[in-house]
Amino acid sequence: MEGGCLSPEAVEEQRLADGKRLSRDPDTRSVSLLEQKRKVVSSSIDVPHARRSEEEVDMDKVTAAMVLTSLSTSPLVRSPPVKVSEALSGSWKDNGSAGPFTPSSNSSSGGYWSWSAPSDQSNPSTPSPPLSADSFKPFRVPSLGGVGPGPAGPEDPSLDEQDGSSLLFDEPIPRKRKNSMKVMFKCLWKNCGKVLSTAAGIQRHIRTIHLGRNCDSDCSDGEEDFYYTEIKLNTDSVAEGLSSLSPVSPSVLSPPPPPQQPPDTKEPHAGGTTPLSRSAPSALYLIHTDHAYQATAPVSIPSSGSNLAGSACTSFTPTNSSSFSISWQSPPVTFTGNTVSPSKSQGFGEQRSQTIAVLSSPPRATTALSRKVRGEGKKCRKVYGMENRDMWCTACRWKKACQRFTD
DNA sequence: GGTGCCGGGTT
DNA sequence: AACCCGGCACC
Repeated sequence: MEGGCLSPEAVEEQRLADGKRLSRDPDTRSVSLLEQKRKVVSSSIDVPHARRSEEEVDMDKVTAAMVLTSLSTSPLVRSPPVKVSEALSGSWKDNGSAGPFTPSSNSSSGGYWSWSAPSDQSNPSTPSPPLSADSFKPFRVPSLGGVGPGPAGPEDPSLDEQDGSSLLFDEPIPRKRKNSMKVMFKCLWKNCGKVLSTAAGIQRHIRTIHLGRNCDSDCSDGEEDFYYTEIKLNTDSVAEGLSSLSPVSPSVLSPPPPPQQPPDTKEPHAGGTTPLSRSAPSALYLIHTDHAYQATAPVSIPSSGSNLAGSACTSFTPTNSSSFSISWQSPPVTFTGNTVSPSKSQGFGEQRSQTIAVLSSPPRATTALSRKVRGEGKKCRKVYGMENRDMWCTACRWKKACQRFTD
């Protein structure tokens, strides 16, 4: 109880003490190592530099070398960046870190965490991180190609969605970009998918191979531009993922290639088949917003959901939506119910109620009608006569509508 | 007046 | 639910 009451102060003191201790004991190898790693990993955490000596500088070099070495040799190279960004954005839930960790413990263990943790949930073969990375990757390309506000948005939401704050929105991206970003150019021609490292190269490829033009780039009318897209590669893993998913990215970006639509629908499937129920949906969600944005000019999903649904409904029915893409399906379904009443949705509501009325009215009419127009055919009474009343159907016996000779 | 059956009551 | 019946609309 006491601890609980005093916790704020106590914790504060503890932290301070810890911090001092850390800074005070540069001799403790492990600690300083961790510190170094932390530096490597993140610059956001302030580390006391009070005693920066030559020794320490050397340490820097050594640890840096170590880190670099392990980075270059370890196959896990890919994971750390992702992990780190995630860690920074505060979404550690994937790691299953049950407890609230103090900054110190986090930072100290963090260095190793990212190395050991990946094996459990995010080993290279496991779709989780790569997938999410992939899933927003394609979107960013299109968004870069066309729509303005998009670029940052689509990429993060998976992360963003996890911690539910838009503050971290921008954080990871720059970091990722900082990390080895390589721009490649991918041919979008059907069944081609050639990837070249230079725009000129890809243009030439398209011009000669697909467009059948032998002339130089001089006579190019720029048509090639439509047939390739720019893809940015971060690491091997991403590159791999991209190469497999790349058909997707063109879908949004460039109109010409026929495969445009299929890949689009494909992707959600890919996401859906993934064992990860968590990251995949988020990716889908991204898709939705993205598409929504492109299709109409919505405001924000929650509030404008009705709007969106309304417009969507006016333009096509839910069943039709499936033909467009999955992304459309859920919004209408989700929101139509809650619709509050923008003009359009109101109209829709009216329509709906009308149809309902129409549906419900017929019965009345028929009943009224049936009441008036009594069945013409002979009933039990007439058929069997009063004498054989026991042969009547029960309904007739009870003076109810005959069940045996229905009209 | 005969017939079909709804609405309502009784068991 | 099963059974009964008053009463109405229709033929």
